[in-house]
Amino acid sequence: MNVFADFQSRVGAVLSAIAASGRLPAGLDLTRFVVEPTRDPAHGDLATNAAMVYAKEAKAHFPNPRQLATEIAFALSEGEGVDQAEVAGPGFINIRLKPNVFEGVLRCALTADADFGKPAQKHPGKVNVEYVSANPTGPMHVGHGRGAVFGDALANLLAFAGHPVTREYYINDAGAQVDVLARSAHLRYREALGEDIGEIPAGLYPGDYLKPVGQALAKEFGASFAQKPEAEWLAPFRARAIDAMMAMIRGDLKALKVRHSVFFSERSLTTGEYGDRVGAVIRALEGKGLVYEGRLPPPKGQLPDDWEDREQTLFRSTDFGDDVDRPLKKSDGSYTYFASDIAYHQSKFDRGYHTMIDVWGADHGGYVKRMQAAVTALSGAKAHLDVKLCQLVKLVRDGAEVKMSKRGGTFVTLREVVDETGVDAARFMMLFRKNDATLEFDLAKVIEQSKDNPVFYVQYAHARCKSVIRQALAAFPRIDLSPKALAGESLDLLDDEGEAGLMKLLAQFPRQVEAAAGAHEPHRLAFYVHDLASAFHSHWNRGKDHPHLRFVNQERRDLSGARLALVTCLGLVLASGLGILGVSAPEEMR
RNA sequence: GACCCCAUAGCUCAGCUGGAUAGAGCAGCCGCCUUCUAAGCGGCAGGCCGCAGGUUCGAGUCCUGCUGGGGUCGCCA
Repeated sequence: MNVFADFQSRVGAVLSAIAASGRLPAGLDLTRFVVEPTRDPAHGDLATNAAMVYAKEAKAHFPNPRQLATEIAFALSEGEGVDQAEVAGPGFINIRLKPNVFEGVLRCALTADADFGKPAQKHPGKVNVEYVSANPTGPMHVGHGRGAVFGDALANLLAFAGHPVTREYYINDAGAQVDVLARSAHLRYREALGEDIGEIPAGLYPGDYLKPVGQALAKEFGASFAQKPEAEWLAPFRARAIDAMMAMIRGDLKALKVRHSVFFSERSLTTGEYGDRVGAVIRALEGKGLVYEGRLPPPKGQLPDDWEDREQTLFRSTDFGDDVDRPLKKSDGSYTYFASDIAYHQSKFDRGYHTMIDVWGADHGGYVKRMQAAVTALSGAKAHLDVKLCQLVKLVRDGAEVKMSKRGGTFVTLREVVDETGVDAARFMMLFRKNDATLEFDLAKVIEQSKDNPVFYVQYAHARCKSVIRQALAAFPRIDLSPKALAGESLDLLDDEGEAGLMKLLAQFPRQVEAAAGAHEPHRLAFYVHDLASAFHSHWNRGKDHPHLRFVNQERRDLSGARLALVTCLGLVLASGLGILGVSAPEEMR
């Protein structure tokens, strides 16, 4: 039950009725106005700006917005559950609801249990969320972790909001970097065979994490490839090294509780059962007149040292708002990463996804326009790609930023950070921020188990709910505390201001889910559960000075029942919210 | 030179797709543990929302131009 959606349609119905009477134009876009919680409780429970939004269209019959607002307010005030609807300011309509509306929400929430907050009907459109897609050449770092957690939480959120969601990882196993990986592995292989390899040459991956790969290769192949030319061992070494790297990355992801349902290999685009799909997509775009042989102007300002002007195969991304056309083939005729990525997104489209979300690091910002251009082109504008860029993570230890350098040995892996902070804290902190703002990840603060730390603050609120319930069981050994039974309690006894505030906040959960899912912004849920936790802690503490406000009251079985319904619902929504974020909701904090 | 992101309290950040008097948490100051867990709560103080224009009944939010910080710019993915 979503009271905001309910009133959105009620207001819409009133507007339609006025339109039917000829005093508003037909075919109004009813998504333009909003019904939202009031900021000031004195304004009632809900407010809508509908009269102001349609002021222009209404001008002929309603010279000013307040007149339209008056008519809408009158119609709304007749509706069920409405205590009063009045016009305020320039044309707001403030609605005060009868208390039984929130009792109804609470009852619904308890009945729905873990399904509370999900929309009434599922969305038909399936969504593809691609995230992480770190190169299989080494362990993940903290920046990857942010994108991973963001994508995972976003996928959880969309699934909760009723979308069929596919969680996808694109394995970049086709470019030059995996050949470098294979050569690096070959070096470690020779090392494992007892050879002194000395310093790792520049251009190869120096990390120790390749030593076990070399040992495994030595065990499998013996010395047979030690002195052989690269052509003989490159392919098998590459395949095994990639597998080993992906196993490591999957381990890193598991440590962060990040899940994927599909791992899509870039290499399969050219070598798989469907043949050369990159070539096919280029030909398809060619057929649409979007591919040509041409020359690109050199970048202005700093010219690359090895710049040479030459003709290459280009995609007309400028037709779709990009700054310049983008190359599809390298000088040696092989495909660019962009070309592969077009084929990959073609595959998503072919698999029926018209909504695609890619989660990338900030360093890929320059690729957004061209990729969106490509998706528009290949789908004939039928598919939409939203790219969520996660800005950089600034890792702070002891008040100073940790500069990442693979060579300098100050490279901090994601796994090290997660081992230090715990999954819950790491995930929550990464989600307690907009994706497009840089994230300061202060290890000391993330680990701190105190009120400074929002993770524990929210988890404590959940644990406190459970604690109250344990107390209740001690006080009323025979009470049925299942949500469904609690829904039958006398909820009209919840007449305290703090209790009413909590119920109103709980009623916002479905709206928060809908808004966060619609905007692809999981952080909104993190802030919502934090707000909810804050309101709960606050109310709980009022029970110190005012014992009659405590949830459990031995003398009042009926009142306790109603309050336990409230606290159970709080626990339920906190658990749902934390669940979407992928953070555990503990029974107790000890 | 171009493109993308950011700029809100001393610090770290929200601000619900344009609404009413801009909000939290730290840090500072003053209070609250004989209590359903003090990992908590209440209060005080703290603001030219980077600057300048524009659109609008109404702008922290949208547009333009600046300033400052970060990211990126053919044959790396």
